[in-house]
Amino acid sequence: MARTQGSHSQITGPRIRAVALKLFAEHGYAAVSMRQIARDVGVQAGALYNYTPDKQDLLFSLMKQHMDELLEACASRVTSGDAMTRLHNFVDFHINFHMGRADEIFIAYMELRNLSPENFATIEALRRAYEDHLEAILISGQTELVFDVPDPKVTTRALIAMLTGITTWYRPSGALSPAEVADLYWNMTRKAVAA
Amino acid sequence: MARTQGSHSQITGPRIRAVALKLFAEHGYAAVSMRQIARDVGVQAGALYNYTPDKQDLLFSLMKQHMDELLEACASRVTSGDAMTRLHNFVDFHINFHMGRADEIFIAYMELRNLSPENFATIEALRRAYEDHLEAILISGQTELVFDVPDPKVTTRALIAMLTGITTWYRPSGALSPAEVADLYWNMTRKAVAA
DNA sequence: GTCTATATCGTGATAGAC
DNA sequence: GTCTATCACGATATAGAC
Repeated sequence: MARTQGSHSQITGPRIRAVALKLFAEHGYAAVSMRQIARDVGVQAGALYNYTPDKQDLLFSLMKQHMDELLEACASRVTSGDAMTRLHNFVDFHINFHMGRADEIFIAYMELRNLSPENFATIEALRRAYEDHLEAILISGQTELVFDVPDPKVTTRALIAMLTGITTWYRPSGALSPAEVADLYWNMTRKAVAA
Repeated sequence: MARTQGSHSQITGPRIRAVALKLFAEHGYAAVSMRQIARDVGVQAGALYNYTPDKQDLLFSLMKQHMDELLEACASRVTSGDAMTRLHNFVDFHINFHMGRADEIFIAYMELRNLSPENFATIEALRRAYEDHLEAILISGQTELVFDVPDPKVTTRALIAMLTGITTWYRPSGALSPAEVADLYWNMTRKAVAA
C-alpha cells in the first residue's frame, strides 16, 4: 500500500508546515491530528517526525516564524517621520501584512493557550514587542500634541484589536478592495486618537 | 470506588454547564474531554449524558444561552434616544455585559468553527442580530448628521472588535476600574465615528 | 526519508446494575 | 441519577525494514 515512497525532503518540509498551518487555522490545533496532516501532505504519519519533534513544536514553530516576520517587516516601516506619519504607516502596514495572512493571524491569536508555558512566554514576548511599536508612536504623538491618548497602553490594545478584527470578515472576493479597507480603518484610527 | 452516589440533579446540571464553560474557555472545546468535565464536576463521565445528548450540544447550548441573554439585555438599552445617546448606551452596555463574562465571550468568538453546520447557522444569525443593533445606531447618526460613517457595516465590525478586545486583557484586579475602561473606550468610539 | 507496524493511551458514547 | 464496565475507535509517538 505504498503511496509516494522515495526521498522528497526538500518539498515535504515546507508542505508539512503549509498543511499544518491551514488545518490548524481551519479546525484548531487540538482538533487536528497528525494523521490528518500526513494525509493532506501525502505521506504516512510517521514520516512527519522526520521534520518536527512533535505536534507542539510544529505549532510553536509556525507561530514563531509568523511573529519574527511580523516584527522584522514592521520595524522598517514605522521608525521615521512624525507621529502622524508613523501611525499611518503602522496602520497601513498592519492591514496589508495581515490581509494576506489570515491563517497565521488566526493561529497567532487563537492558539496561544495550546502552547506549552515556555513556548507561550516566547510568543507573548514577541507580541508585546509588536504592541510596543504602536505604543511608542502614540506616546510620540501625545508629546507632539497631535494625539489625545490618555492611556497609551489601552489605546494600543484597542487599536490592534480593531485592526486585527479585519481578518474575521475580510475576503478578497468581497466588495471592498484592500486599499478601501485600509482607508476606512485609517480614518477611524486617525479620528479616534486625534487631539 | 463510588464517590458521590445519589441524586443531585438540581445542582449537577448547572454545575456541568459551569465547569464546561470554564474548561472550554481555558483549553478550547476540542482539547477538553468529557472525562475532564466529569472529574471537575465530581461525577463519572457516563453521568454527564443524563444532562446533554453529546459534547457538541453542550457547547452549542452554552453559546446559545449567551447570545440569547446578550440580545435580550441589549434590546432594552439601545432603542430610545438620539443616535449619540444610543451609541453611548450601546458601548456602555457592551463593555459592562462583557466584562463579567470573559469565558462566554471567548467561547462565543473562538469556538464557532467547532459547531456543527446547523448550530453554526443559528449562532451566526444571533451574532448578526446583535451587530444590527449597532449598525442601526450608526445609520441613524449618519442621518442626523452627528456621525460620519462611510461604511456602517465595516464600522460596526471595527467597533465591536475593538470593544470585545477588552476581554483579552482586562482583569478586575488591574489598575483600571470598569468605569474608567468604559470611559476610555467611549471616547475612542465617539471620536472615531464623529462627523 | 518514507514506509509499515505497533505500543500505549485517551476519546465519546452506551449498557445495565443499583 | 449515578455508578462501573466496556465498546469501538483514534490519538501521539516510536521501531525497524527498505
